[in-house]
Amino acid sequence: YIFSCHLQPTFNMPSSSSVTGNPESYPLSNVSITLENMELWKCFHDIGTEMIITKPGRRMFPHCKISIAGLLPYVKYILMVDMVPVDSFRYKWNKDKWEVAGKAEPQPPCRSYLHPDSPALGSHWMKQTVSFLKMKLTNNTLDQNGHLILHSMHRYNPRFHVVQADDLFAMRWSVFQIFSFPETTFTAVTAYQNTKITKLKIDHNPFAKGFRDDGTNTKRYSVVLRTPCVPGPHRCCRVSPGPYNQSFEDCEEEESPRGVPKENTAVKEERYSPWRSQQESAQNPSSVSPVGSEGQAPVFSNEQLVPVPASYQSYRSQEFAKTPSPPGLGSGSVRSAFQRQGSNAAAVPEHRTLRAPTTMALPSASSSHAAVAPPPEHGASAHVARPSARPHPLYAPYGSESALGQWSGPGPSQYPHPPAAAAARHVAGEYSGAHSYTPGNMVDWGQHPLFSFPCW
DNA sequence: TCGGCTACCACCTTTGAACAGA
DNA sequence: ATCTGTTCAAAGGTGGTAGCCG
Repeated sequence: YIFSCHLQPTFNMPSSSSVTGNPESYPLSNVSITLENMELWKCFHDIGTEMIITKPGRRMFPHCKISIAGLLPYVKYILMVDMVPVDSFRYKWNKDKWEVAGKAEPQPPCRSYLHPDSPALGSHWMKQTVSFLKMKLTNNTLDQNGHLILHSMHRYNPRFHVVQADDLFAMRWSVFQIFSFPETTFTAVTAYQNTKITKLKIDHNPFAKGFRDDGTNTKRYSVVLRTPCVPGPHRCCRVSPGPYNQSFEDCEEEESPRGVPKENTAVKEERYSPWRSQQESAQNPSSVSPVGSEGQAPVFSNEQLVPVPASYQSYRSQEFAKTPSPPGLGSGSVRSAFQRQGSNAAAVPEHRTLRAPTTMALPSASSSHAAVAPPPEHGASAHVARPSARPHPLYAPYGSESALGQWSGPGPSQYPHPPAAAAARHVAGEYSGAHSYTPGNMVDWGQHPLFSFPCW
């Protein structure tokens, strides 16, 4: 589950050294990220991961834990996570599957979770796994705690940002890369919809031990118990009381029954995926999907696909099509193993020279829940279509768009459209003049700060 | 009427301070 | 005086559920 980036300095931007004068500026190259608890994520992904969001903020489970390799030991990096809408739909849970319930709501204020260790040397990040355990999700658009704001009943995918920068300020013009894993896609909910997800959470989350059916819990558990786990070859669904680690091991053990290749198992599992029906619907002209009739073929067989999220699909399609399979992994595993969003990471031949302002106040970053405005490239998807056409995301100011528009592309791209049209729109408009950056223009910087720091 | 959201609950883990012993 | 290990209470993370709200 490792995907390595082999990159040139990524953006049409000045190198760090050219801006800061820091001699220790190197391109991010050969950086690889591993999702540590991939198997657990897969367990959830196969069913359709849901993440509870609450007003005070709720942690993710499974939580994002990665290990990084390929960093330069004595260069400082910043690690961030943000959440990208997977598509432009709102969903509802209908009996036993997710259905499209309409268009997505306008995106809430966009934030990124800054790892509390940031900035730190590459050696620090590489010496152990990097956990985003304390990252919290909320549905409170007025949240003052720096949590990531999401909409309930919408689907998101976490993205990991590796930024070479000595500090938050330098991050603005630093080289960085973005990684994401399809397995970490989830639906934000205020209450669990799929009882199978509830059961998985209870089985694997140590904080939910009290709800386990191991004879020790005194709580009502009838609803979950009445819903047997996915039958047949589905892995990782049996109750395995005990510590989280133990459960996780059990999970892995069950993943590949003796004599059954993992790949085959995965293929079978898909049958039970709640998103499977959506995928099939997407190919069916009578689909419930708003864009189902547009005939977008499913791109991947063992991933849970939403009903033809046009831009996202095309993005994934291209990404995986170009991604060589890591050795030793079956094709199915490979595809779902890793995903780097090429938009940011794609090579751009050269850096533009640019002089940075020497004085620019930054808010204090004392909070461990530091929330910063993410690179304005959310909306995900389409950016990948033509990565090389994009400027450095950090350099693309929000332009005249409202703050709430930071996650999405310009107006029309907010909602689904045929892939070709989507791609064309993004290529033609999203990163064109509307977002152009004016080097050295302090007024622009003031008007389009990289860090909105809504909560600091 | 219904689906989504919130507050509250009991149960559990985690964390860190206080303490004892080496 | 310092370090290490243990204990314990507080803090905080869970899902369940009833009731509210649009």
